[in-house]
Amino acid sequence: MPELAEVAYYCSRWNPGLGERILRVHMNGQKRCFRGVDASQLAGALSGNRLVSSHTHGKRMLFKLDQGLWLGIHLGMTGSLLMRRKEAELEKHDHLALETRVAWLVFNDPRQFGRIEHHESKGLPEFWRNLPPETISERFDFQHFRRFAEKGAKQPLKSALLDQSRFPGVGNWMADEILWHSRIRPQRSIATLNEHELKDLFRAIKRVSRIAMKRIAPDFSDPPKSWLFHRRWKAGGLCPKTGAHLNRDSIGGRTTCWSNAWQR
DNA sequence: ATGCATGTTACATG
DNA sequence: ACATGTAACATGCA
Repeated sequence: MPELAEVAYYCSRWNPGLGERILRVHMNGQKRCFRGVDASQLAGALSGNRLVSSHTHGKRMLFKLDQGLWLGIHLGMTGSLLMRRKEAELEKHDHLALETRVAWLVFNDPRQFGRIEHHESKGLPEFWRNLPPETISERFDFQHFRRFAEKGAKQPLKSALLDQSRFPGVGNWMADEILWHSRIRPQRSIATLNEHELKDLFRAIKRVSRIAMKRIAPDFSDPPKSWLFHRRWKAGGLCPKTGAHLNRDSIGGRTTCWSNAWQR
């Protein structure tokens, strides 16, 4: 599930643990989520450490601890962060759980496409400072967008929007939503857009990102009723604007939903 | 049982 | 070198 605003929501689920010491670490280091990290080393670094703050960027999360330790988390397709009462039993897919005074801070991920990272650095890790601007950031302005859009100008817009190096945080439903708001079909490419359409696309990226953050990030509320979001999941949905049946196809290997009559 | 899934990446192909 | 397409990952659900 997790895209931009959902990631921000899950990140905030660990807020009650900020400032707390980690009393115990439960870690299932054999799981795929730990690929590339030395799990026992990470567990050692976490034990007795203190959670200081949390950050998100697109679909990525970064937790700052004391002694220059940084815990990176990507939720993949089915990951989530949650808290469990201290006396609660941990569950099957709780691959990482940090016990604090107040609760267990849990990373749960059935499909294990998510990822845990271990970084050590005095200040913000280098890679984090070099990430491209988020769509909600002021730095992501029309000039930046136009320049960035030129990379992969011939690929379908649907695929272009899913490129995390250009549109961090945009995932499958957000890309469909953005194109529906832009009234542009997902098969089109940047190269075919006129100046007017390019502006429409830019505005839709900003608008969908901003409203998603406002509605979803604080408490996982639904996006506005008028959005494609509510109709796109299963075949047979109707376009909120035209009332006509929505179209579905696989574009760039991802299920894509659009409205032929509404989008050109 | 079969097919599909809100993500990423390695590999194959043109 | 580049761009695009597909398989793979591991599990649950309709």
